[in-house]
Amino acid sequence: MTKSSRAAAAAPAPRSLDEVLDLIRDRGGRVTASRRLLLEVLFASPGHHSVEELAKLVQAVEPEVHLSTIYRNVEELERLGVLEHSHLGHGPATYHLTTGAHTHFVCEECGTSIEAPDALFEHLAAQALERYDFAINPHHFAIVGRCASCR
Amino acid sequence: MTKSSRAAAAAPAPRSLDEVLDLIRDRGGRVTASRRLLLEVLFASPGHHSVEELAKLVQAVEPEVHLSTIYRNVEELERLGVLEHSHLGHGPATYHLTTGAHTHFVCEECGTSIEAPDALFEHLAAQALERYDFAINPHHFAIVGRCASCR
DNA sequence: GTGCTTGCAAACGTTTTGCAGACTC
DNA sequence: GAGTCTGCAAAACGTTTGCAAGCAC
Repeated sequence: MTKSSRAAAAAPAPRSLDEVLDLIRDRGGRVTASRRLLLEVLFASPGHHSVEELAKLVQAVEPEVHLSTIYRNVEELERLGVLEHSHLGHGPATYHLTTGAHTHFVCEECGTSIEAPDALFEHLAAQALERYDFAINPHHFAIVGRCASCR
Repeated sequence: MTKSSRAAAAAPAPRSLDEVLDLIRDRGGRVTASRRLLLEVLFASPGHHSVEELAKLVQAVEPEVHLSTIYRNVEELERLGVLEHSHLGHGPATYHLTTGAHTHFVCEECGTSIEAPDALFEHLAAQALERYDFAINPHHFAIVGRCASCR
């Protein structure tokens, strides 16, 4: 698979917290306490988190921060290319830093999620493009199946 | 994490309306007006439909049928292997008859959905199994990307 | 008659929105 | 001071559930 041609901005690589804050200021946004805190949490535990989980982490430090604020910030950060969300199954979407695109294999039995590099999808991507004129971007939805221990 | 007790059953091939009615009776279910009507609708327009769409189609004939009845019947029919649902993007799940398994390519721009045969995924499936010990079942979630006209 | 199925209403979990006040720049 | 961002409450959305009445067998 080629470049992850995601929506808008030619997705810049991952970055540091400070770089993100600059990015926010650059496009006219304000660096507020809850925004900075959310980013600290994200950089501190860069896995997949639902909005609810992120809220819990943020609220452990600053209980005042409201769930809807997390939703709005997460949306904003996604617009900036800092975050991505994926649907790893039923239930809430999960957000993660855009560090090296990867796809998720999620076990439909136990929910375990395995990350796989884009390279694995090169063949499928080529075929999809050739035969269906379709440019895949598998990051957004997980590929479901069964993991080794559930078979 | 919701327990997806579904699956298991070595999904029998598609069938006629009457076969499905027999199947329902076989396992002790009753053939009711709304159930038969839902099946008629499904066999008459065998595409992908959200529950809401199915309800509209059913209610065009029998307005009394309640949305929750469709939900319950669709769930039951999935248990019987007659239907499958997939998540083609954000928004509601879509149901379709289990006619020959296929995977969906969904354009994240215009929402168009393209059906692709399983054969296309053989290579990926083999790789996933070999390298990650993961048995993929891509039918449940769509592969997103951009279609020809949106690029 | 038994017990599966229905309509209804109400609740659910996730996400979005309108608003007045608070804050960043 | 202008304009962005926040907390809150409420609603929107798709889906599930408890219940009493209704229907298939």
